[in-house]
Amino acid sequence: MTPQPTAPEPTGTGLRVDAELNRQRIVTAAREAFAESGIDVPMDEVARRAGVGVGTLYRRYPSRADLVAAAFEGKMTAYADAARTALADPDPWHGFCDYVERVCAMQATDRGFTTVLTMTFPTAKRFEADRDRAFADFVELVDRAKAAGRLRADFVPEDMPMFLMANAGVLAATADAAPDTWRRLVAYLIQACAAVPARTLPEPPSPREMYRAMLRFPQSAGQHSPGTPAGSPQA
Amino acid sequence: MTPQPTAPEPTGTGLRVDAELNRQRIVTAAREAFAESGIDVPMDEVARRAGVGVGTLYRRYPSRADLVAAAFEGKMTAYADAARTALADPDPWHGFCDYVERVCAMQATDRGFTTVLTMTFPTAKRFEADRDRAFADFVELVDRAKAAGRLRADFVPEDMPMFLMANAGVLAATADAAPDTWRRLVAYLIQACAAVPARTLPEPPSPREMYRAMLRFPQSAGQHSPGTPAGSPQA
DNA sequence: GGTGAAGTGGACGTGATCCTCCACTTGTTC
DNA sequence: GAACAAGTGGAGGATCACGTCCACTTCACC
Repeated sequence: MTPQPTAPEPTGTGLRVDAELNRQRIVTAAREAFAESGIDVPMDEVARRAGVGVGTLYRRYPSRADLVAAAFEGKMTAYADAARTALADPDPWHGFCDYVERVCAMQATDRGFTTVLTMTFPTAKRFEADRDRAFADFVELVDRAKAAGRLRADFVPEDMPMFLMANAGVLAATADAAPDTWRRLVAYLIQACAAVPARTLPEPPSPREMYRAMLRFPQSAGQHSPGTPAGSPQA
Repeated sequence: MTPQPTAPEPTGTGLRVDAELNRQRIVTAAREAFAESGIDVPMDEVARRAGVGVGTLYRRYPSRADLVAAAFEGKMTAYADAARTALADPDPWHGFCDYVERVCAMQATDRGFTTVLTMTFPTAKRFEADRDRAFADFVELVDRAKAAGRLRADFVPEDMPMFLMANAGVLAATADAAPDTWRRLVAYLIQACAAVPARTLPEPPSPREMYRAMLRFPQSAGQHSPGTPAGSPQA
């Protein structure tokens, strides 16, 4: 390999190679931390995971929003692609259902993305561009599904972010104790969108799981469990 | 000294009258603060509103859960009563729909209660007793609505807390920018519960409102002075 | 009024998180 | 390999919330 005297840019960022490596470490660490703990995870924690000092992190990403945008850029593109894919489905209704499920599933696998999908970041251009693209495609998907007579006529595209907010609420409460609950919510929602009823629901969470989902409040992680209320005997 | 010649007990709590007054001030302040800011509001803030010192607050309610239980005792009873009322409705399906809407509306008017309804507080006896009563009545309501052929057969009572979690998610995101959005979600959910389709949806939020709902993130992180809801850039 | 128990307030130690700042290290270039 | 710009880390000031502690105040009863 010949060190050419001009344009030493391995990745396009004008950074020194060691700095670029650190930047990548940071983004990777952020992705992991956000996925596990949500986008409110302490910046120090991200720095620690990345093996860099906080100073380095802050120089590269001055605000949390910057870091969030960088960490989820790829997922955001995948999100936009999902709408494009759904649009390619020959059956508009199937495409619609598939899309809603797929996006909600993306929320379910990443605590941070759950939140990101229900927020805008006006300063993150590319990020919001992907969101706009996804939305535009979704609008088209909605129109087609309506034209096919399968989607109720009074559905509006803004219902989708509302669904994502609802799903976020269920995920926030059940992710630990009954992690599949969201599937049932989504089935209900899709059901409600249909012009013609059908569809069976996924298995509901057990009463015990639901109890655990509702049993929050700090009190140091993983504690005792004395007498559980009626209906939820210890097995 | 336990034996006292007189029994000067104005309210049944064995407190000195001034102390009892302070206790009531605390509970009232907590109710207001929780309703506005959610149950995570700083304890100091509650004490400040009540016009007492934090020490006083902590002596009376050693943990946040204790204070929450005291603050929402009344609402919890109202919540349980709603189920009883619904059960009295001659039309089981109407009772069911009415109940779901009513409870979700209770969430919508109180940020704290929104959360409380999706949590258990095993140590707060009376509190959980009300919840159990509500649930038992709801189970009966469900059975009747199914028997009437109006509620889908695969609905399970645990779907109700799931709905509350979903509603909490929508409320958390939209309470400021599009405070009626939850009504539309609830209409969708009820729609999905029906064995026979019908019902029209409430007006959806406007695209602009939905944008504002998604526009969160601290950024202009100043202190939040009363009367200044986070301003959105795009006028 | 006097007395003691009950009650009070808020200063304070602790710990978490934010973000800045700058003395030091390292890569790059000549 | 020398010199300098680029990059680094983490100490530390600022802020915020928690929950305790105790010198002081107030009530209730005599």
